Amino acid sequence: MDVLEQMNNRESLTDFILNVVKIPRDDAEEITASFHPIELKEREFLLKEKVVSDDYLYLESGLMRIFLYDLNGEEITIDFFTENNIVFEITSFFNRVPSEAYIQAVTPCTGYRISYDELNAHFHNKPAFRDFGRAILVKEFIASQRRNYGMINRTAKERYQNLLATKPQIIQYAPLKYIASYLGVTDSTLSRLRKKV
Amino acid sequence: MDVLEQMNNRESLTDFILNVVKIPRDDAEEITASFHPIELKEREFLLKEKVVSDDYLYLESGLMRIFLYDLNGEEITIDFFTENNIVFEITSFFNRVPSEAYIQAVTPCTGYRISYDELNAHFHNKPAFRDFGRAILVKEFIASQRRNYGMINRTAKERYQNLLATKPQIIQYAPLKYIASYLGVTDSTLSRLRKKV
DNA sequence: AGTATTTCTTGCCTTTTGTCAAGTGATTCT
DNA sequence: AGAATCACTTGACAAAAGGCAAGAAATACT
Repeated sequence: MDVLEQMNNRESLTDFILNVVKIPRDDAEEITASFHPIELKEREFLLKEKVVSDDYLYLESGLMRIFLYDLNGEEITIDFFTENNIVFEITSFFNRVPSEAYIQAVTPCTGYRISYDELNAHFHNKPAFRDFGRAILVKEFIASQRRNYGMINRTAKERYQNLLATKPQIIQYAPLKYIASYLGVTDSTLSRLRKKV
Repeated sequence: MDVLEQMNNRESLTDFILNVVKIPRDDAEEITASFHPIELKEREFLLKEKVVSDDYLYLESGLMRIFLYDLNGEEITIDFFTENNIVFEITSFFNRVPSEAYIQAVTPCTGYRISYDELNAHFHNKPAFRDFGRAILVKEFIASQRRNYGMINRTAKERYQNLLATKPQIIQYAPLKYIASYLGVTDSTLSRLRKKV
């Protein structure tokens, strides 16, 4: 990867930042510069259970998921992350406690990461980073609430159709069982649903 | 209400802050001092649809709910707020856009509020306030995720039992129909469930 | 290429939840 | 107090979703 391509890639993060918070481009570029490139192979883990997360990741390309094991030892996919989004396990990362969840690449992924200490230092020193940090928390919080609202008071079929309409990449790249637990249905039910739709 | 009682009340907010973030007591008291007392009668609204929210509220006593109308014009209670928690509609408050939701007192409520401009000024000027602000966002974000996880992959009966175990005040004070839409079931189903449990 | 494993589909039957409608009980309003 | 409204319960039936097991299809392994 040559220098030009490297810069091109980084621009996607700068654009993402500018989209999330109204700050001067120079400030956005400074934030971008504090991230470090990272690549993940298919099925590789960004985070495992019992480890304190130290990755705040901008996912440039690829699909990831966060999952955990329920009381019956079943894998439950809690969320998917699509490209051009921030990926982190908030409890472990911000509260500095061991994770109960795994974050895994569903497809090969590329992106840029920053550690907790780095993020925190910038958060206190740079007003623009502060605004960015808060904007991301607000954005993801809202997304989580939306997801709540979209799951409750909807049938499995409606939930599936909604996912298909809003995040088709997930349907396309993730195996059925990941999607089933994410939607809160059994594999059989999801298999039947998608035949009908 | 005399001065001593006033101070006593305020102490609950200071204690709440100290519980959420590790800062010196003096800083917590300074944050507390920037809030203003507020009271709400039963069924009174803190926020209505189409208004830009300007309340970031510490709920000292009482029970509140946030709800909206779905596509069929049905009231859906999205969340309840119990005492000793922060109450706000994140989308409207932080993004300065008209609210789609209503926030209403289910029982008489008391608490302390701060406006967006006030909060924002402190967020940028006072490091302790900054940490507090972020800690609240993180805390509430985690609560939202927990709720997601607790709703999906659980039967209505399990969801009800979980609510009963974790927030009995809600079962006690909120009418059945609020709880039903919150749990994502019909009134009839909830009525049958609670007879069994 | 052939075997093993995982992933997905399908059939049969059960359980859960919803729909609609009627009825009881409680609360509010004048 | 009486009427009106609201909150909750219950019954009969329908629809949605799950459990289990068998088999087909795809993928991984050697």
